[in-house]
Amino acid sequence: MAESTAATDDPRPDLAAMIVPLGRTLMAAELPVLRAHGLSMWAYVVLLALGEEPVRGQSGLAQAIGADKTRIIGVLDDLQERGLIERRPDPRDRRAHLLTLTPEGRRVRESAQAGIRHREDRLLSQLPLEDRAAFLRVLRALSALPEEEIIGPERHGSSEAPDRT
Amino acid sequence: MAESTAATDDPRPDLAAMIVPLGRTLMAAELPVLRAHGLSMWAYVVLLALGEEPVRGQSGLAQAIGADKTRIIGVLDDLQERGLIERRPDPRDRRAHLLTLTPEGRRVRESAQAGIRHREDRLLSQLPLEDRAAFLRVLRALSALPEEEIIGPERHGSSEAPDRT
DNA sequence: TATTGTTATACTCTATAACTATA
DNA sequence: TATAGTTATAGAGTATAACAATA
Repeated sequence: MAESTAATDDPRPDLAAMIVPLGRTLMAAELPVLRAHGLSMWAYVVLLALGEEPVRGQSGLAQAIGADKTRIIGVLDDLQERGLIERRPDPRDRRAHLLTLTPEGRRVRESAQAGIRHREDRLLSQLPLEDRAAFLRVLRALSALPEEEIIGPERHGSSEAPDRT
Repeated sequence: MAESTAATDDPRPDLAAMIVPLGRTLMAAELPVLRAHGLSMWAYVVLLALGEEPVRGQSGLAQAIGADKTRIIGVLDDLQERGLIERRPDPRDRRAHLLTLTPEGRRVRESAQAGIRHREDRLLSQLPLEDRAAFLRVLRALSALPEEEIIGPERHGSSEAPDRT
């Protein structure tokens, strides 16, 4: 019982075992670019999320980028102080905040993103053309999937040896 | 000045912005399987790293899996207590430890990996066949690259606005 | 009372420094 | 003295709980 699952071809490494370290390395590669723009990783993610139209509510924004709502408060404070975003109470419900990118914020975001894109393109350019296209296609597809689709159903709850953490 | 960088086709999301969350989700998908085997993420990584032949030295092992040497001590303690690995001083230099997988350890590793592989295959099976192959090919290629290759040269040291973190 | 944002607190993960034993 | 492993400590990063303002 070694080559169990039939159709699947070869003993490849686990997906996560390849993807997680790769993601870490890509983040490390981005860091110098971000620092050159005075941005933290979270600040950059916030700038990306504040696309073209304003966002209503910090909680929503936090959730959209996979952060805790308390996590991004300092980030927003800083971005606001530096004039990259505007944060004002929504006149229709003064509890919520309306978040918008300032022109300067847009400029910084685009500049940072261009730098990052440039590095990534250099990396991708080492790949065969068709592989590159397929890779990006799959990546977009998997990124677009809702989490539950990937995490999937709890097949058997907790029937097997739940010993340690 | 919108479609600046010429040859590059479309405005794709940043690689890291797709890969990092995907990695997180894949890890979350693995967790139930690992817990069913009483394994933490690090414990599983250790079992994977202790492939067929013994490993000499915990520091080397730690470095190989991208962890601090102090990070894995508790993990090894636990695995040893449960009889999944053996840890004994190297007779030729009693400071270093010889780490080997026990038969039970191998069994657990293979069972866990099979579970993980199964979930991943289910995910990959949703992709077009050629895309899937290309995706895995690229993933393996990028994973195999040395970090420096991806992080690359510090293009311009620190010439631009190094304001905040 | 419920909700948004904020602050204060605690918890988890990880790395650094100090120690023991071998060499 | 130098190195492998261990322990104790401190530092990020993150989440939880309590609070103030608005609805």
